[in-house]
Amino acid sequence: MTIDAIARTRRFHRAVTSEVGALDSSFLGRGRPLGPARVLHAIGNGVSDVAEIRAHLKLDSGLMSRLLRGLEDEGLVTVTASDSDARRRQAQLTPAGKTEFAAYEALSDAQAGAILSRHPHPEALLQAMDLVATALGFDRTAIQRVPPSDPRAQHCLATYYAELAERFSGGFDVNLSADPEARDMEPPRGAFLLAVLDGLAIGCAGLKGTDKGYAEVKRVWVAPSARRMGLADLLMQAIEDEARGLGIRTLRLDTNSALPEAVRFYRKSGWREIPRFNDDPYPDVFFEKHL
Amino acid sequence: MTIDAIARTRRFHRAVTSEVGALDSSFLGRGRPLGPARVLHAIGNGVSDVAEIRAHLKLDSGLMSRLLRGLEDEGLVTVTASDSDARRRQAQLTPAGKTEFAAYEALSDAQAGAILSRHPHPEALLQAMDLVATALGFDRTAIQRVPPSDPRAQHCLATYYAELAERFSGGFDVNLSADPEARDMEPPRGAFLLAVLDGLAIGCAGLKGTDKGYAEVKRVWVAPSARRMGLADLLMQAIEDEARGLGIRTLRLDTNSALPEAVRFYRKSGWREIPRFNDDPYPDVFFEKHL
DNA sequence: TATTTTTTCTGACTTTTGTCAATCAAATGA
DNA sequence: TCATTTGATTGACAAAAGTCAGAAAAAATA
Repeated sequence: MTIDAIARTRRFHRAVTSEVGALDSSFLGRGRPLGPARVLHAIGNGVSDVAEIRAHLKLDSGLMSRLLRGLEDEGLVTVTASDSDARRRQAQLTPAGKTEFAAYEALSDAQAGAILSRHPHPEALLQAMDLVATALGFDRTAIQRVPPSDPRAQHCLATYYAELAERFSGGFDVNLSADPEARDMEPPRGAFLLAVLDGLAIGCAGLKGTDKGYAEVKRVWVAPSARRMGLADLLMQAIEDEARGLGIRTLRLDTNSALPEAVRFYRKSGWREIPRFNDDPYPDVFFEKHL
Repeated sequence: MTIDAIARTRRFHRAVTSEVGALDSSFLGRGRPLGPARVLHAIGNGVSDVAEIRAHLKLDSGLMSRLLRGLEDEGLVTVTASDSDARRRQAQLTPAGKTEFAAYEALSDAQAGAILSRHPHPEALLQAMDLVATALGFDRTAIQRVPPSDPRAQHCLATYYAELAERFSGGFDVNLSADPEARDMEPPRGAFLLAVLDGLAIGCAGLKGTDKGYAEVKRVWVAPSARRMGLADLLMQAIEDEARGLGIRTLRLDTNSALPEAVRFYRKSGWREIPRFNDDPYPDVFFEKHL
């Protein structure tokens, strides 16, 4: 690693450290130390299991217990025994707790808004922040099966289509393409997979069942901030696992030579180029893979 | 500000917060609380004036005094009275302090290296980190006069030339251009200005004195991470101030239509297009401004 | 059923960080 | 020169955060 790269990384670190400190001080403004505020924040975000909060915030069990009781005394949370295991305890916000949580959320939102609004070109800043956030947390990426109607899936697809429209010289209209019926991408005929990192979908891939003796891989997309990280490999691996689970033995896909990185990716991932197998107007490169 | 933009910013914030926490924990591994470690770090970075450290770390004077004495007792720093004002005190590292400081530096470097090395495309990550760091700290940008031989100035110029070589269809060779003698860009004939943020030069501009009744503005460059922030305005304002200070009444500059954003910038900054005034092979657009 | 393990709670600490007022020495300004 | 201001130190606290061992209750296991 070059000296310059390290220095730039550390400069970045200094910059965000002072930003983090600024948010912490604004939290202090609500008259509560950071400890209880962090616990309240975790509960508000849906982490109700006390042991889970403890693991997440790396707190000693004694300290956790006291912080929780403090919040109970303030009337912000109630703690009840878990149904399945009466030793474990579940914390939830009272109405007053929800109000207080909302106030912290407003502070966070205000800070985020302030960062963005003092930048003359927020979209560039957002893209840079996405890239950094994805790089730092990439190991936590989870691949999950969702219905194609999931709003996050729809968001991925919309972004994907917009990108195709930009890269194809004649634009792209999804209605001219063979738009798969949603149920072809759901079990038992197929599947739709989402790569999710910290609540944000950073990639997707669809497996579309057909009656022609093969299934099609469709809508493979990776967010710009997550490219070159090997996410496409993860997604395709998961798609192949799904296909095997559904008893599918042959996969086909089509793509376009205007997307050379995609063509290159399939070539080196064990796909074999085959002749055109549909009359879709957009693709001009066709692949097949036997599982 | 859209909901989505706020959510992305907060996701970024969460990602870097855990990274910051990881570095703090690694600092704790040296058996010293964060307070003294931060003071040691500040002194090691050349902030020797105690009042300055105090302001920088936002510490109470009593706490600061105790932290310093703790470091003195450990034999890591010595504190002496300032020459100019015997009330103020200067802290410096002992040899043992330098060793300890180096250990902290190694931890920081290791963490920075780890972030970079687990990314398959570090340069993209670095550029994103630069953009974020510049956006967060832009207000702290300082414009300072340096000799053109300053290594930071040389670094800016090298990057500038590389960029020109990429954008000019026939490439760019600075030796074919009228390479100004260094002394033409130093007082009393001219000046060379650097925009510096957190130790990194993010832009430059040169004022080159001539004997022809005008001075030339040369080498106006803004780092990609700082573009669209209005830095060129700041630099040009500073250049004009320098020129006025040197008794210069007329400024000229040349640029190239392959740099449309530069041409646009000068047009809207009160520069008037004039006919070619030199035989430099690269420029094809010429401007003049009276102060 | 008896024993062990897990989860939380409590009491009794310590360490770290932050605050405030009093004091002292040096510098500043009238 | 003498009062005032400034920068650092000190004592006396207080709040916040972290640690640890024991106890109680529930669950898991033998």
